[in-house]
Amino acid sequence: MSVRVRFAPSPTGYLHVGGARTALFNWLFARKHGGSFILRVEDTDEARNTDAAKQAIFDGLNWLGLDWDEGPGKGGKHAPYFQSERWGIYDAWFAKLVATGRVYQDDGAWRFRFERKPVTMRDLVCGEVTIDYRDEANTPDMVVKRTDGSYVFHFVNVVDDLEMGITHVIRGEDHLMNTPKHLQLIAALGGTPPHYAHIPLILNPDGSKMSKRDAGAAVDDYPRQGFLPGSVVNFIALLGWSPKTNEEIFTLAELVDRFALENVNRAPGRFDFDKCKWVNQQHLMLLSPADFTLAAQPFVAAAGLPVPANFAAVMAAVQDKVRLLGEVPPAVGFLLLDEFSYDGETVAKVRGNGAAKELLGDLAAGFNGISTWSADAAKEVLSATARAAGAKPGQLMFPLRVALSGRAHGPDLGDMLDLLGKDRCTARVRRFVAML
RNA sequence: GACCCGUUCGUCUAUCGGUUAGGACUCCAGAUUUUCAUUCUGGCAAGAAGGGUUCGACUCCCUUACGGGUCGCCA
Repeated sequence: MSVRVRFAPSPTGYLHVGGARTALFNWLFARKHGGSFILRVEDTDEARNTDAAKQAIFDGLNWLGLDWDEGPGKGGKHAPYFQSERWGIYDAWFAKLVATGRVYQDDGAWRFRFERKPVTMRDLVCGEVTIDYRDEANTPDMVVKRTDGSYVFHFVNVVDDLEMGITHVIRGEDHLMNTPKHLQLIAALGGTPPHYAHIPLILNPDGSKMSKRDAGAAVDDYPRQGFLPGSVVNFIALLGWSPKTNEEIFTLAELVDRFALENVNRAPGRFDFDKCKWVNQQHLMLLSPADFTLAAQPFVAAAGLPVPANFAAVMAAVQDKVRLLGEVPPAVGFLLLDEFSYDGETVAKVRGNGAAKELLGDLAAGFNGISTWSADAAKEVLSATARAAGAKPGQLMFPLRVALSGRAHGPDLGDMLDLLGKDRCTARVRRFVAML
């Protein structure tokens, strides 16, 4: 019997990292076992559902690379995959439930009568958990059909899992206490329950519950900032799951290979944005120069910067220095345009070096005299200029960096010299000298 | 409040009774880069508390504390 798992989001907002990780674990489990990953949209709450939210879910999953085998846009033998289109199915199952005598009317709504006994479940992550249903105050009979005739989550969720032949339900821990309810419903309906695995929730850095507004919460924010989908998948996989080795950087395919529900942790994890960015940097460095250039180009264009002939060389100069693609434009702006801003604090630092102005003046003259420009030739001139004034070459390098880029941090000085060329370097040093 | 799950460096984690408790992020230091960053090396930093069980406990059990979850005609 092959594995069938599902991701069943409710389209009431943007795709959340917690939801994305639930989807990821389901997807990994399906791929690992050669099973099917089903996307089912639980849009029964018409008042709160929006088309934009549905689209955000599809976009988010697509961006992350989590393709579904059955679901919206894909079809499948259990279509439709929107709960709002499955009323007939629910009516039929509800009739079945009524026939068992386990539901009764209450204020126009229908409640399911729980069996008053301890209910034990075997969770693939949490182990054996028993909830005592003799405590009626804690487990009141649940409404399955509302006064307005619509069905509540518990009922449609269970019916669809049964209908769609779901074998493993992998979901957030917030559903753990719902599971005995679902088990009782399934038993009443004469169905076979799936296996359950409840994964721990993702919290904010301060331990509070992560909401949509918190940094890192919305999946659609990641592409905007310049994360690679593989980085995000890698990072959220590590939040709550461990390969049990010291390795941390994985491709999607490697995650499929390593993933196992037994290695999912039970304690909730906190979201560490710094580490997420570090993971992205690792993935960025693994990209071929051509792929990095391709990935970075939209960010450069969006920043209004030109894309010159030596663009690939410019990208190569910063590939291993950025953590996000969004950091690329500010890092290369001075290489693509002659007009750029100078960082005040950094310029002040150069001014503090009394000899810098004169040395840079000499350097500009030296640059101008170079017949065949190259980074090495420019560095030789720099060394000679410094020594002639009784200074060390190193003392001139930082001022030169600032003269060329306006900032303290950036690519290797040699790369800058190469990329900018003789005329630009000379002109920029002269312009900077005038500023001092 | 009741019920459920959980608790190893600040954070993510390894450890399935015997380890100097390992790795990573962050931070700090040194080295390299004739420059800043990158990189490399090193360092700081942990078993919530108290009881048991055991020759021996981070690991098993109990209690307490703390954190999270659930108790809807939301999903």
